[in-house]
Amino acid sequence: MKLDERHLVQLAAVVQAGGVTEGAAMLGLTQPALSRTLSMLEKRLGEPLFLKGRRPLQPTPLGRALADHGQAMLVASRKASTLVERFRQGRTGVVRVGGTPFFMDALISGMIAEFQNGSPDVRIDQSYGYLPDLREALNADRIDLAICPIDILDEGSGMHFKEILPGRNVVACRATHPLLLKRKLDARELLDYPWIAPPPGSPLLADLRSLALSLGATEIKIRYAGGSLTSAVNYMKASDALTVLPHSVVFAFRNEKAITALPVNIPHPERALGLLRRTDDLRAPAVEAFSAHVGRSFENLRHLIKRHEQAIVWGM
Amino acid sequence: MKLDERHLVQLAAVVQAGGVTEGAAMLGLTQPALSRTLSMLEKRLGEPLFLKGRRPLQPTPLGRALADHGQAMLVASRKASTLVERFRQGRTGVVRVGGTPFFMDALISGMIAEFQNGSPDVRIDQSYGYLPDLREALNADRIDLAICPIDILDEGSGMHFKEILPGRNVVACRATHPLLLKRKLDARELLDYPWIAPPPGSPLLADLRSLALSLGATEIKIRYAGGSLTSAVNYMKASDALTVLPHSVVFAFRNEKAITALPVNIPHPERALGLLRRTDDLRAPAVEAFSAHVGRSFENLRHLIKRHEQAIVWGM
DNA sequence: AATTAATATAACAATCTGCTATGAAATTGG
DNA sequence: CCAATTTCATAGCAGATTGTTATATTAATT
Repeated sequence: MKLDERHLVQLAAVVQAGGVTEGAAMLGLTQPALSRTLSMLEKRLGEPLFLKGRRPLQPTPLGRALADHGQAMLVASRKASTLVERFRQGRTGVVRVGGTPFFMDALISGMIAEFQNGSPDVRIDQSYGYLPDLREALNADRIDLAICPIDILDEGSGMHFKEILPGRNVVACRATHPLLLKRKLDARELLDYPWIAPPPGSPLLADLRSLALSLGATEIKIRYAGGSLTSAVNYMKASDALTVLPHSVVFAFRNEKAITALPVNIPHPERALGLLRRTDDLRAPAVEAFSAHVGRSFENLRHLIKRHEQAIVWGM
Repeated sequence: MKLDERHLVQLAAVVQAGGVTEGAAMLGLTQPALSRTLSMLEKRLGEPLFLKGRRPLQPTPLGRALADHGQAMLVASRKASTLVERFRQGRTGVVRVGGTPFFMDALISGMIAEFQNGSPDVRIDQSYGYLPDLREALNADRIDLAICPIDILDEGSGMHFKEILPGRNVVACRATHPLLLKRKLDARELLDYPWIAPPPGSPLLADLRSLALSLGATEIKIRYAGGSLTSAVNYMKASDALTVLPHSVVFAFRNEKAITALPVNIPHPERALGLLRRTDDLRAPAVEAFSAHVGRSFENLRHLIKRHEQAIVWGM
C-alpha cells in the first residue's frame, strides 16, 4: 500500500491541531481540501482514521500511528524549507576557496573567521595554489573561488576577475632591522643583507628577481627558501634577512610590531589581487555572500592602509 | 519556500540510486517523470541540484542536503506503508477487551499471551466487568470486545454475540477434600461445608443461590467473599471450602492438581460464554484476529475437556 | 568517429488539488 | 429541549500536476 506523502502530512496536521479546520489553517489550506483528503485516505485504506460522530475529533489508533509518520515528514519538510531559505541567503552551504598561500594566511583566514561569525553554517574549504593551479581547479569545479594576484592584462578565457587590491610590494624586515636606522636609505644597500626567497611558483619570486635586476645585481644572497608565511616571518624576526612581500601582508602584521616595511620604493608589478571565478558558474549564494564579504573586507583594508599611512606621515 | 514532499522523496531516490533511471525504477516510475520533477525543482529553487554535464550524476551540496530530508520522508513513508499492511492483517493495533474476572484470569490471559506470540505488535488492553458494564463499555466504545457469559435468550440490542463455550458449572474444592473420598456423594452433604461466594455482580453468585435452593437449603455458610479468582483458589487450597465455578475455569487449573470439581451434577445455567461486539463496529482487523484466536482456543479447549473426561471415565 | 547509455523534452490524457458555496451534524447555551 | 453556533462533509469547477509514450540531446565508451 503506497501512501501519498502529502496525505500523511495533512493527516498529521489535523491530528496535531485537533481538528480539520485548525489543521487546515496550520497548513494554509481550506477546510474542505483537508476534509476531502481525509475521506479519500479512509476510503483507500478501508479503515477509519477518526472516530465518527465525536467532536473533539479523535483519531483511531491507526490514524494516530499514521499521523506520527506524517509528523516525521512534516518535520523533514520544514527542515528542507528552512534549508532552502538559508541556502538562498547564502547562510548555509559550502564555499571552496583557493588562493595564494601568503594572502590566504595573512588576510583571508581572518576574513573567513569574521564571515563565519555571521554565517556559522557556511563551511569554508580552503586550498592553496598559484594562478595556473587555481585556474585549473576552477575549471574542474574543484573550487568555487580563487583569490590571487593576476596580471592585469590577463583576462578572458571563461573567467571573471574582480580586483580587490592593487598590487604593491614592499621589502619586509624585522622591526629592529639596522637599515631602519639609516637617515637616508640607498636601495643598493639591500643587497648587503641575506634574503628569503618566496615559494617557488609565487609571483613574488618573479618580483624579487626583477627587484634585484633593478638594483643592478646579477645575484642576491638567498639564504632561506620554501617556507610558508609564518616560517618566513619567524625567520625574519630572528635575523636581518629581507624579503619581498605584498604591502597588505606586511600591514596585516602591524599589530605584532615584529616586522615592517623598509621605506624604499620598489617597482610595483602590473598585477592586482582579486577574486577569480568561472563566468558560467551559477554562483551559489554562499559563494556570493563570501565573495562580497571578502570584497568589503579588502575595501576596509584599503581605507585602513590609507589612514595608517597618513598617520605615519603626520607622525614623521 | 514550501516544497512538495513528493518531490523531495523523488530527489532522494535519484541521489540514493545514483541516477535518474535507476531512481525511477526504485520508485516504480518512468525515467521522464523523475527527470521532469528534478527540472521543476531546480527551476523553482533557482538553484541546481546536480552538477550539469557530469555523468555519473552528482548532486550539489544543496541537492544532497535536500535529498537527506527526502530520505527521511521516504523512510517514514515506507514505515507508514508497512504499518497499514500489518494493520490490515491484524498484526498491529490495539484490542480493548473486557470480560468477567474469572474467565479473564483463568483462561483469556493465557490466550492473550499465545496470541501475542504470533502478533507481538498488537497491544491488548484488558479490563474487568460484568454484563451490564461490558455492554455499556461497548456502546461507549471504551472496549472493542467483551468476553462474558450471557443468558441465551438475551440477544439483539445492537450487539452481536458468538457463543464459544456452553455454560456448565461445577462445585470446586481442593484436591484433598474429604468429600472426594466418599463412595457415593449425596449432594446435600455439600451444605455441611463452608462456601466461598463469587464476587457480587457475577452470574456465579446467582448460580450459587439457585444451587442452594435446589438442595433445599434456606441458607448456606458463606465464609469468604469478594476475592479474585486467585484468592478464591488459594483459600480453597488451604481449607475445606467449596464454591461454584465454571467447569472450564476449574479445568484450567488441572495441571496444578490443587483444586478439582466434585463429582456431583448441579443445575447448569441457561447461559453460555461468548464474544460480544457491537454490530455496527467496523471491526479493526486486530480485533478480528484476536476474536478468531479466542474462538479457536476455546474450540481446542472443548476438545481437550472432552478427551480429558473420556480419559477419566476409562480410568475409573 | 561511431556506438551506447543516460538524461532531457514534448505532447497528451487522467488525476489531483485547491477553491467557493452549501448542506449536515454535533456541541453549546439558554 | 430547542435554537444558535461551530465544525465537518459534500458538490462542482478551474487549474495544476502526474503519469505515460515517443523522440531528441548529451555524455561516455570503443
